[in-house]
Amino acid sequence: MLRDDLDSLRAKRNIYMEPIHRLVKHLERFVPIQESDVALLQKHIGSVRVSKKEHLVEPLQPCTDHYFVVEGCLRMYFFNEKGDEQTVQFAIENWWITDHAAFMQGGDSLFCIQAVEQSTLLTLNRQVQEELLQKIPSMERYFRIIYQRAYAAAQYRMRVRQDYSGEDIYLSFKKSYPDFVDRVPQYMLASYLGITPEYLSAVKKRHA
Amino acid sequence: MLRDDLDSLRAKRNIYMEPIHRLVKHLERFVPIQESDVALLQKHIGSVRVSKKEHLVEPLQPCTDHYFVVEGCLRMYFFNEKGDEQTVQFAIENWWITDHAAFMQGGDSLFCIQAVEQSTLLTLNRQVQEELLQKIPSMERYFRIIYQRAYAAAQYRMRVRQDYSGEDIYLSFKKSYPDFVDRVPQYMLASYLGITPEYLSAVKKRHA
DNA sequence: CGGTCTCTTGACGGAGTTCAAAGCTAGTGG
DNA sequence: CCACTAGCTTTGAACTCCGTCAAGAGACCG
Repeated sequence: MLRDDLDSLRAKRNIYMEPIHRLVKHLERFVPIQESDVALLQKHIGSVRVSKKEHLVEPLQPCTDHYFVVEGCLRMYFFNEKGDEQTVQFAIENWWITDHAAFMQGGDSLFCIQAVEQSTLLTLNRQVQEELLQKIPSMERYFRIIYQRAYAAAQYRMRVRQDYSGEDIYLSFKKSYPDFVDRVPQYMLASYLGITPEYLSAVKKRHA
Repeated sequence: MLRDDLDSLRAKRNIYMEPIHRLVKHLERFVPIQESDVALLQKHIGSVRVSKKEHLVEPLQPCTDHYFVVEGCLRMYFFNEKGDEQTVQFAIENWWITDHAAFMQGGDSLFCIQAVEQSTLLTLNRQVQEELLQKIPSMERYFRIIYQRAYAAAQYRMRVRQDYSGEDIYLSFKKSYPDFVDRVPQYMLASYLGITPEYLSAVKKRHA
């Protein structure tokens, strides 16, 4: 009760909760967190503000960080053989994003990670993540759950991609995330759905 | 040295290593495993032999188990709107497979899981997995790593799907897994690659 | 306002699907 | 161990969804 009041008071005064506490709140949805853990997180995790279109990762450079979106929206994309951008993932509030292959193995990234909107992020570099995993058993459990869910979502997305036409994929995406379709530029959404902006335009018109 | 000799002796005599030890060997590639842990695994994990085409999971039934392939090959698939089978994943030796969404949430599965070949499996049901995760910290770490890798692979696969034509997807898959393309029926592989068996046939002919 | 992104429109083309029928192959029972 | 059959693969012709290209209309930002 008191806690809720405090939160709403903060919200009304437009005083942001410290970014790190947004993460802690999210962690607590999955695992128990000790006070001492919070201190450790606070000590090691960096917070950063990026403006729209700013890049966090460029291709052929190492991708050493794992990003947690406190506020805003990021996307991961690459340039296909024809030179067009292809979005493979979006990340909004409370999502993690990184090029996992590069992050794990320390090699160069094949992707770009870019802010779609002005965003507030937490950055967790590989050594720090490894250290936290070792020191805090709850973190190991937390990331196990996060990756399991991410993988389940990827399985589901793969299924939708195989099952439906471009038109149906858009409609089903819109049904699942009605607000999000207007939050990002059309050409990004189109490449995420696996169709061209032109065709998405035609589909939208058909279902206006 | 002694250990290796013993292994090769077993192999020569065609005495299979106990399935559970195949798992332990795999676990040890990622995390340290105690003798006491092995006993716990042995006590809780079941082993089962399935024949070709046998189903482990049917759609609209709960999917309570996580399967580890000791020997053989499984696949996960579903029936699309037209009634055709669509393969979403294969699992060969040392791979885990399950419908993660159903496994996690306890709901009904949207997929079938079926043996492509006669196979030896370990089965880990949800309660047991949860118990092992709680009791053995190494298991929490192990599955975190496994899921992270699986997710990275899914990201990569998604990228390939967006970037390349059906023809190129087949060629790149064949390059990555030259033996596997002939290990499964063509129609399964075709649906996994996202093309029709007829078109795969044409592609293969073109590159004969 | 001007310039640069972004979105729309329409004509055309091609990669891949659909359908049907004819070859193969492998598994099964006699 | 052969013969039969069901299931798998190949072939080819017609068709369609969606990509490509180019040009114009909005929309956003300095």
